[in-house]
Amino acid sequence: MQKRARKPSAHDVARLAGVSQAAVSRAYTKGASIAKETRDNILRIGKSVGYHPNPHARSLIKGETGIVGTVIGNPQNAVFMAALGALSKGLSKAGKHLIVATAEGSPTADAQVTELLNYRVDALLIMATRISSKLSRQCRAEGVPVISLNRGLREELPNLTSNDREGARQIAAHLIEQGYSRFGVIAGDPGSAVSEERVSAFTAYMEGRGIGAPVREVGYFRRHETMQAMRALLSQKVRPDAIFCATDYMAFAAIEVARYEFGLDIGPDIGIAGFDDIRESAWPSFDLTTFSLPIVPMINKALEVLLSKTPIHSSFRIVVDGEFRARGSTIRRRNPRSKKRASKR
Amino acid sequence: MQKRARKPSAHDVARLAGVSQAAVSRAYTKGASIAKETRDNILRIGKSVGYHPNPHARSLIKGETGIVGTVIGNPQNAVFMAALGALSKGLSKAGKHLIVATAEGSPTADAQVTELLNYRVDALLIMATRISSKLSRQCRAEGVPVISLNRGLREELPNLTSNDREGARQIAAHLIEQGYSRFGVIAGDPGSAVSEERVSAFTAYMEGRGIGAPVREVGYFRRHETMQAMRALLSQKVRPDAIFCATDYMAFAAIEVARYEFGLDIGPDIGIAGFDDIRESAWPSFDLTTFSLPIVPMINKALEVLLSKTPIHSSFRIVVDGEFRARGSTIRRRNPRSKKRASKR
DNA sequence: GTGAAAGCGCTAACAA
DNA sequence: TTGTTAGCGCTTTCAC
Repeated sequence: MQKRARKPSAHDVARLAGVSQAAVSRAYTKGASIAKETRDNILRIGKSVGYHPNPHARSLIKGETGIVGTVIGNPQNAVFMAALGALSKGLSKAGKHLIVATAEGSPTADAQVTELLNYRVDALLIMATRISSKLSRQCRAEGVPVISLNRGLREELPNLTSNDREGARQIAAHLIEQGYSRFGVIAGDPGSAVSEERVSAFTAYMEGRGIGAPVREVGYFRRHETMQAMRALLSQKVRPDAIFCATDYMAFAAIEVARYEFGLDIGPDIGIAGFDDIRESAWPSFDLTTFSLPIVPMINKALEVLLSKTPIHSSFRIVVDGEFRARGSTIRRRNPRSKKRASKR
Repeated sequence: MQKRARKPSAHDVARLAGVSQAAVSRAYTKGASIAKETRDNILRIGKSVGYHPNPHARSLIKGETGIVGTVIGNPQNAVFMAALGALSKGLSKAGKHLIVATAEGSPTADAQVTELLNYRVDALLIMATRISSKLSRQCRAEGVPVISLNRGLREELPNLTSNDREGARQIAAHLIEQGYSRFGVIAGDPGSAVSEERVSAFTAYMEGRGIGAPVREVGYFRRHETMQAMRALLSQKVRPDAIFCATDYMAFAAIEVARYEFGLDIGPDIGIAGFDDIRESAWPSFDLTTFSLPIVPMINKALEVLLSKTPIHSSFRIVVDGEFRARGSTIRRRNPRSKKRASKR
């Protein structure tokens, strides 16, 4: 059985090319002081034997590994799959690599971040979860830039967010304008900054307009719990006629409960809005009014900052704007094209 | 502005502990020959200064990096998000790291695999895309185990598949049993092994039962194209009454075209089945009959093999069984609970 | 422009 | 059990 054939080293190439090993290093170092023909010759020979500099040896000297670590709280979250694509593409374009860790289940990403720090990543991106401020301080001490996505503007950590509060307000305004009058909200996890920003901005807007605070239920970002919450809302003596859900994924659950369990016509009978604008939201099954989370621009912005190697102060804040998307799930007049209900009842 | 504070090295710890640097190395090496109290003392001091062995230095010597690379063809594919979670969890449990690359757009993962090989990954897992057999040979020559997921049983590459052909047959049998009689299929990408296995097994089964080959359209795994394909199928003079789609994701598109554009009642009017059993398939909006792709067991099996460091022969084959899931989308009798259509027309 | 030599942080013989 | 020594494969002075 064939053992792993050692990859050729710079030494091997040097011998073949009749130069010193240092020359080989220079040949592969952009901007190094080396004669063009020496370099060309070395590169030619290197290529012929399949030589590539060992990045780990290089990282020992340079003190940087070319690896960016990311930890994703919930890999099932559709938003972060789009994020992952953008991340991996952006990094490979920059000649960097992406190490992915998931923190499903655990409340913080501390274990994963510690692990990545020990692995000497050059930078960290935290998505859909949080890290302790102690760990955040450690990162800064070690000179490893960290950015958290959407941790809320109040936290004392470098933060890249979308304008969720504004989005929630636009959704609220739209619902009022459509003539809905009795509002409910289904929050995500009460401990989640994302959920709280969205829900509190929605609530505040309603209160600011002299409308009482919407009835609040909690869905914990989970489907089952959201369905329970929706059932509770729809079973009240005075039933809400418009529901705002902290995420699109939750809104789908709400829509299905309303439609299939309560026989309601989404839009005319009850308005339902979400947040994120994931792929499925535009599908006719949901046709969901929502506010787009600009995840790809956010990732690109994050990469730009992380790769610039400028130290990131804890007061670092960037806001990327999403966009309001009005769709059928909050349109009051009956849609003439709808074939869902032939009779009025 | 604070520069990156150099992480403490084994040397630093050695000096503080009054031992040789090699002793520090031994203290952190499981099973090394070292006195318990020496080790304890070193570990205590190491911990106090935040020492962790540099894995890149270690990898230089050991010749292995502890990194497993994966390349995902289509990061939007819900199946592979579940896969990613399982992968990352399994690897971190084994003390390994996961580098993720995406090959969206390009037909093969060759560029990404080359990149990962240069990065000295210990093993490779290829999902939802393919690599050239030349590159596969190179991996074997370099002693890097590679497993491709679902590349079809015919290919001469190490391969871990689900029993898709059997699944397609079970779906076909079920449709016949339900009384459907005019069949259509919507294939994924004609160049995709996954799609071809599923579709050809379905077709073969129908032909074997004396029913003609189903009408075939192609949806390229994409929503828009699948909708077009479905429109074409439903616009035929003799309309099919049951459609098999290569994936659940495509089946959703088919369902929505049938329901919202043609006003059909899914199940009674037209049977629609998919393949994969992703999360959304169980939702009432789709309630899709399908065959589960056992992606998590597949990942675990793949990890088991990849981490065992046994050379993987090109004839390597493992099949993990999925399960048939009958749901409402292929149930002929009208569902009494359905509130979708009050009138018959 | 090029080679010799030192050293990045670690592990693995080899002595002691 | 421990320290000493020699590298792993590379980059980076420092001479020439």
